[in-house]
Amino acid sequence: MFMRVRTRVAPSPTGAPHIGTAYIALFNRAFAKHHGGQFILRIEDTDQVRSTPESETAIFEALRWLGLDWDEGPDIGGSCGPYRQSERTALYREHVDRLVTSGHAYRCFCTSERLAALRLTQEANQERIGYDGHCAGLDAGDAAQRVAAGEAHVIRLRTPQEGVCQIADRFRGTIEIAWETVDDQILVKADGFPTYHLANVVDDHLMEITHVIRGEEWISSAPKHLLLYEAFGWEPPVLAHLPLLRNPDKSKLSKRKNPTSILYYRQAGFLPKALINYLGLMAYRPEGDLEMFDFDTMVASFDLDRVHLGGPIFDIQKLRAFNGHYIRELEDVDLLATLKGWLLQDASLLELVRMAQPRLEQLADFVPMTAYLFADQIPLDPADIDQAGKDSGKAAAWIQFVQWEFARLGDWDADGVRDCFNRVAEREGVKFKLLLGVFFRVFSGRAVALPLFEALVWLGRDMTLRRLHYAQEALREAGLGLSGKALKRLEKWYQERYLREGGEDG
RNA sequence: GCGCCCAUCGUCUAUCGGUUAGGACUCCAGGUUUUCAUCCUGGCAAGAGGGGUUCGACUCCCCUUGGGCGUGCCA
Repeated sequence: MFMRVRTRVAPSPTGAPHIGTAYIALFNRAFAKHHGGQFILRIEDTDQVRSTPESETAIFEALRWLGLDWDEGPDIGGSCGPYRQSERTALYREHVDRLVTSGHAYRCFCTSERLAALRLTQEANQERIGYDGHCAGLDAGDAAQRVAAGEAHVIRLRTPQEGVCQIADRFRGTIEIAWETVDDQILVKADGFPTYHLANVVDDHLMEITHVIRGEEWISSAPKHLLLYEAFGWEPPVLAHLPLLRNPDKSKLSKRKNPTSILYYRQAGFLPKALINYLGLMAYRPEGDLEMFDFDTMVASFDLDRVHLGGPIFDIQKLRAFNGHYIRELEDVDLLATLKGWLLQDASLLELVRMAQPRLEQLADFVPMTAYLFADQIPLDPADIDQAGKDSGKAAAWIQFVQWEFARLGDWDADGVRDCFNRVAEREGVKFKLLLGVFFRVFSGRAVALPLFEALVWLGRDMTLRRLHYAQEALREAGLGLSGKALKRLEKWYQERYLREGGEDG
């Protein structure tokens, strides 16, 4: 019988939409489309603490911008909905109950303190880190009673003590992992929400996903997933683990070392076509060793056998070259339209006009006055930035604090931005004006510019964070930056001074 | 530490036992262009090391080395 191909991408809505999500989505969509199947978007918001609706919206926006549209998803529905895991909790509850009844899972009452202590001794004795099965042998009746009494607990997967799990990886063939190295994974957290492992398996089955193409970071938890399929009596999908995108230093792509937000790439003026083309070159080469291609071309000959397993380094330099190629390929009128759709649209220009108007003496002042807001990287004078902080080294530290503050700021608006600066000024005991002096230079390259908070709101969080990063880089290159040691110290300081005494600032 | 994955120019990759190991980005040189950019031409640059298997290994196997990921009530 012909099986309809269904793939999915399942990002969690925490933070900015990640370039790695686009990479995984691209391969899943290309594979599904090649086989005339469906590509599904599922939001994995089972982490109640970190998931935000803003982030979810940003994911929609980012993937749509790239043209990676989905056939079924939270915003457009579909026959296997809902597509947001937080709306499927009853489903998970129901399924995990079956597991507890059948003995494939058990309730665990261990406190996080006990778990922490356990880990400590395991580390000290150089033993394998993992749950010791303390609650695995609990009598089911007793456990039910404790639950009824309201005792906090989680539900764990009961993994085999011996034997070997064979994972059929589409790219690597059979991978063998000994069961003794697989932990009794938590399936349901104390808050009643499922963990990724449970929700993922239940959803992939219920949504009739046939091929799970995901990052290779998941290989080691594949045994747990396979065990779940078996426990439910379901046939597992085909598993295909793509190599991870890397930083230039070969580590897993991270925002500390690279811009990872898709929205950054949009604002920095990359074209979706270029980004898709470049991403399609990561770990992959289409038929005929083709280098420049669009999504449809990729789909036409898409073949998982052409995936290369070495972890590709995401090289912005090459992306830029590709982007330049696509810009040149545009008709002039189309480029103009693209430019207008980018940041030269009335709505965004109007905001700049409002900021500039009180400061304008000639119309000719407008473009020079606002130019720095359209750039990605602007020329910076690290010595000037450092001096603006009065004591050398202060500027770099303040920038770091502001980076952390911005990263955890909720709504990106002028008040929120101001509060961040206020907090830093207060905690560091520095005059607000002096502190801002540093940041005018960081963002505009000058001591005087448009009103800072409004300008940053206009710039957007991703670009703002990027600018902060550029400033740190410039300072470091000039020998005025933070050493690794200093950074560690600041981190501790930040945790103590900023995170622990929340709420006392207005 | 333990488990797993990976390994061709600096980077992305082609090669599916026999090639002068090819292309792209970067860099360098030359040409076109009032400058610059574009564009064109050329150049630098690679099979981690050691064992096997084979008439023959970048290609298959093993070991070593290197890198990565995992080891969360995160995904």
